[in-house]
Amino acid sequence: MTVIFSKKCELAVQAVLFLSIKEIKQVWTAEEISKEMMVPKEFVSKMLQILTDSGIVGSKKGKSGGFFLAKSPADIRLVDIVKAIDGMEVFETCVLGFPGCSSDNPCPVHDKWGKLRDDAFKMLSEETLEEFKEKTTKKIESLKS
Amino acid sequence: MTVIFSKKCELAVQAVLFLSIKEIKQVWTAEEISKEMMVPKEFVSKMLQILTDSGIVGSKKGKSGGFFLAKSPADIRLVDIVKAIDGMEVFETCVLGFPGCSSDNPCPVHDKWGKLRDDAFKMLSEETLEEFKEKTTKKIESLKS
DNA sequence: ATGCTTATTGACAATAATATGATTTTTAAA
DNA sequence: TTTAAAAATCATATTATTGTCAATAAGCAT
Repeated sequence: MTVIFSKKCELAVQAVLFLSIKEIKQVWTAEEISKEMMVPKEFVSKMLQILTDSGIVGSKKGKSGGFFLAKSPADIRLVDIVKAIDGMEVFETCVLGFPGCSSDNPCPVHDKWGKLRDDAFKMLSEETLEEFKEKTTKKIESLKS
Repeated sequence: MTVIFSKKCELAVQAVLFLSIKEIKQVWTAEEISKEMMVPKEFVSKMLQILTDSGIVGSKKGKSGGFFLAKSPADIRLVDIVKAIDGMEVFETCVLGFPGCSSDNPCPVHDKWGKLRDDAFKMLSEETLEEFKEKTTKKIESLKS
């Protein structure tokens, strides 16, 4: 089961976090990223291509090409990645799956879930990747062992 | 994309909420429930069978048979249904998909997500279906129009 | 007892999500 | 200018989820 975000989104977040702790504009190939994140190369490049289209990541074709962050980590928030890969649906749909859930016609947990959803949105949009750098470095370091 | 819970779980919750606002021990066939919830009959009976195994719902075969709540609504919490259908994984896994996420080896949002996850768990376990009755009735009424 | 109605069970089809592979295009370096 | 490396694109395979069907077993009413 997916935990809120799709596997695609999870991988995209991981790959961007990887890029965020490297020198800006330095390029990394899909293969290098795939090795460090331990996911298939093709999956990495597919996700990074989507993020390239949405301007978060940049790419350079040909020899000595690769992917790099198109913006400073201080200008990227996790929610940008979620938006690009999964869209905002997760923040809009009824958690119990009822049709037409709204404050006029709420499901039994509508109000409480609304608050949680807002908190989740905040979590993903308040901090930038810059502020995550230290934690990100530690986490990605730990993947190697 | 699944919004936290699987479709199976969503439907199971809806079906149990349906039963919770009816007279206790009164039986409803899978077909009746499926019509009111606007989902396929077979899907309803499959989910209710799982819930029968876990003791939340009771069933009666044969003519004038059907499904009914096996306990009082005051003894059922949404989390019981989630547990029976999807399991508790959603409350245990890293939201960003990192392996081995823990307080010793946290992902960048581990602490914040942990709090949110606890709140979600509380939301599903603090109140019983008894306390939802009024809201449930309104919501299910609204599905007919 | 008989037949109808219902849950139960297991198989299976359809769809969506995930993962992989092959080909093409672009680019830089030799 | 040739070659190799890399993204980009298109196609395919695999897996998981969701939804449907058919056969069976059980129980009620007549």
